[in-house]
Parts: sequence; structure tokens; C-alpha cells
Amino acid sequence: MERNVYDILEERGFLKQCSHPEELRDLLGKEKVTFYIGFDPTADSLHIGHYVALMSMAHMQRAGHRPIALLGNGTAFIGDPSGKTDMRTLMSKEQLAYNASCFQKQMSRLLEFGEGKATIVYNGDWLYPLNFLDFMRDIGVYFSVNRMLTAECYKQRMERGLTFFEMSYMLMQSYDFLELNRRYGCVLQMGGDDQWSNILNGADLIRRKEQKPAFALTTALLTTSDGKKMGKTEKGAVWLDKEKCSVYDFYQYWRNVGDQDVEKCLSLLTFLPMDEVRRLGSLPGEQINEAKRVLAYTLTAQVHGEEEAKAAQSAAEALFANGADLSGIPTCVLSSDDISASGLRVTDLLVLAKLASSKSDARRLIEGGGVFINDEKVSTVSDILDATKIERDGAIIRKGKKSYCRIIKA
RNA sequence: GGAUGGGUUCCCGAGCGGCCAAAGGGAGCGGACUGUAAAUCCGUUGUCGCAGACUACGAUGGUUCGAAUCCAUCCCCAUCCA
Repeated sequence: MERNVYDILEERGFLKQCSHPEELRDLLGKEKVTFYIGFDPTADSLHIGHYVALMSMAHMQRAGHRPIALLGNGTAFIGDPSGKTDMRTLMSKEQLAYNASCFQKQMSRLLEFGEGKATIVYNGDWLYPLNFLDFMRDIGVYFSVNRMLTAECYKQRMERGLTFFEMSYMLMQSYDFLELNRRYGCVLQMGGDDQWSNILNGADLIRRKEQKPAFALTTALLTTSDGKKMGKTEKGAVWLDKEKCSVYDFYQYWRNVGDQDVEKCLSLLTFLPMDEVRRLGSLPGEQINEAKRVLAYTLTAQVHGEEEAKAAQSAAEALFANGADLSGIPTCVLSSDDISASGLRVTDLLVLAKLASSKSDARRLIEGGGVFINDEKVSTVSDILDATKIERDGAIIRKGKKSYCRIIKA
């Protein structure tokens, strides 16, 4: 008898809250369960926060259950308000459709799609045609405002203000669950712990309206040991798309996680057996770097493939431990226009290499002594790179200790 | 709809006619120290070839030699009343 996936999720630290733990565990142990997680396609790539959710889906699928990835092109049309303070930006249906297709591509690396396997659905399919009055009569009546306001997530919002839309977001998400229950016999919704009340209410809706069992389960959010959100870089989120976050940067991000966070990352983001995870996580002192290498390599390989991961790893070894292969580090190819426009001034090159956000920024970096070319410190702001250095293998320009870019002539 | 208080740089938050590119904190970046970690200390954080100029304090106009600071209109937000 295989292990119950519920126990696996629990052991790996995914489990946060569950509406009916015993009942759900039993169910997962005895039959193929259809479940779903929703994703709002508000960007053209998934980021690492989504990845935890994908991992939980993958574990479920490996245990024989059937995942549905719901793409919220309907809900995202208005914008998800939870936790956001900034204005929700309105997105066109076309943009949402494009984003959704990007999501789908990235998901297929971890989930197996096909007949009887994982499926992708779009909630716009049923939300766009929805009639407001019907919806209120059929669904709205099941939601008590009093009860909603006692929910923790709304309590916090009460201080800053709450719009009617935010209240109804829960109804829409609950309705999604109901719709999936009817269409696909979906009985479980999973998601990040911040989604708890939305998910729970969906399950309740099914139980009340359909008189059928439905379950809610939330998984841990990726946070650092001091409770901050993980997956942020200077450029924003850690994206899964290598155009938005280079493989090298991706690798480096994990290579540099805090000591306290390695074990958690290994267990949530990789499939390594737990005793190995625990062994790596408890390595003392400097040896913990071994765990970080494993994490960085394994996760990069999962997301970008073995080849890319190897390149990133050897580039990292090359730069930090004087290895040889530099092919994997980010490279900036200069056209002859770039060369004449920049005059090969180091400040301009830093901008071209995306190591500095502006020339002013570049200047500050140089003044602060943080810029090196082929390991020689750039001492003055007005420095110009010798044109012969970008021939052949090019010049390695470095910002600080960890950011590199190879400058090479086209 | 009415009353009151607000909208400031990445975030929080001071400033309330010139000394403001704007205090302080957070976060980021760089340096030192290290283990490509954390903590700590130092520097830095609008743009442009630096001095200097330009663009910025919800939006648009106005008053002033001079506005983030005063006035008008508008838009948004919070609290209370309906």
C-alpha cells in the first residue's frame, strides 16, 4: 500500500489548514480524487510563489489524484484585491488569454496533462456569461455578511476599508469550486494559506447547495524564517520564465538562501526524499553550503532542465571557485551601434549589461567601489573599457560579489 | 449626498511659502567582516557626462520674485452621519 499523500504533504510541511482532516485523509487513501487550485493570470509568467502550489499538485498527481489548474481569466479581469494596496490594473481579455497560455506552458513541466490526467480550465468560461440576478439568487443567498466579516482576512481589511467587490470575490471563487464540482466532480480545493476563507467558503457552498462532501486545504506560503515573503529579488519576483529571471540568477537565488530556510525550501520545492532533506538541512556551519548547492541545482533543473542547470552551476563554480567554464553566465552582446553609442564607457556598459538601472546608478556603484572588470576594480567613473578586451571571450564585468555579466562583441 | 481628515520619492512617514531632490524608519544596492549565509558597522538610494541643469510631492489651472507647502476646480481614499 502506497503512502497516503495527505501524510506526505504533512511531512513535507505543505499542510496548513484543512476543513475535514480525517475525512479527507480517508478519501485520499481510497479513491482517485479530483481537486483544483486557482491561478490568476495577471502576469506573463508564474513565479516561485505559484511553484509551491504546483508542487503540492504534483505530489497529489503522483499519488494518483487528478489535478485541475483553474486559470482565473474571469476573476483576473477585474483584479484580485486580496492583500493588494495598489490599484488593480485592468487587463484586456486578450492579455489574460496570452498570460494564461504562458502559465499553461510552464505548468506542463511539473504536471502531466492529458486524458484522465491534469486539466486546465478557465473560469471566464462560466463567469463571463453569468447573469447578475441569477447569480445573486442562486449563490448570494448562501453567504452571510455577518459571518464573512468575522473571518480573519476581512477583519484586517476592516481597518483599511473594504469594497463590495472584495466581498464578492469570495462568492466568485466559491462559485468556481461549485462549478468544477458539477462539471468534473471536483471535491477538493487547495491553495495558499492566504486563500483559506475563500476556499473554505467554496467547500461550504457545495456542502450546503449540493448536499455533497467537499474539502478545503491550504498549503504553506514560502516565507523566510523571520516571516517575510520569499521569492523577491531586486527585480521583483523570482520568475520561472528565463527571460524575466535568467537561469543564472535563478540558480544564484537559491544558492544564497538563508541557512534557516534551506530545509524548508528543499522539502517544499524539490522531490528529494525527506531523510535526505533533513540530513542536508542539519549540516553544521559551513557545510550547509552543500545543501544550498543541492537546492539550487535540483530546483533549477526542475524548472529549466538539466542542461540549463548544469550551465548555471558551472558558471557559478567558475566565478566563485575559479573553475573554467564561463558559458553559463549572463552575456551581453554589443552591436557596433552599442559600441559607438556607449563609447565603451563603463557606466554605459553597466546599464547595457543590466547591472545598473541607470547611468547615475552605475556611477554610484563605481564610486562605492563595487565594480570590477576582469577582477580589476574600476576606480574612476569616467573609465573606458579597452576595445581589445571585448574580443573573443569578452570581458567579465562584475557588480559586487555576485552579479556578473560577460561583455562581448557581436 | 453631508461633515471632517487625508493623497509626499520603492514602502511607511515627516515637511505646511524660500535653507527641499525633500527628515526618520523599512527595504534595496555597494563596502568591511564572513561560509556566495545571518548578525553587525560604514556608505548609498530621481534623471542627465560630474560642478550644474532638468523632472518630481493625486490632476489641472491660479496667486507669488519664489510653492510639496497658499487659492480654485476636479479625481481618489479614510472616519462619522445619511
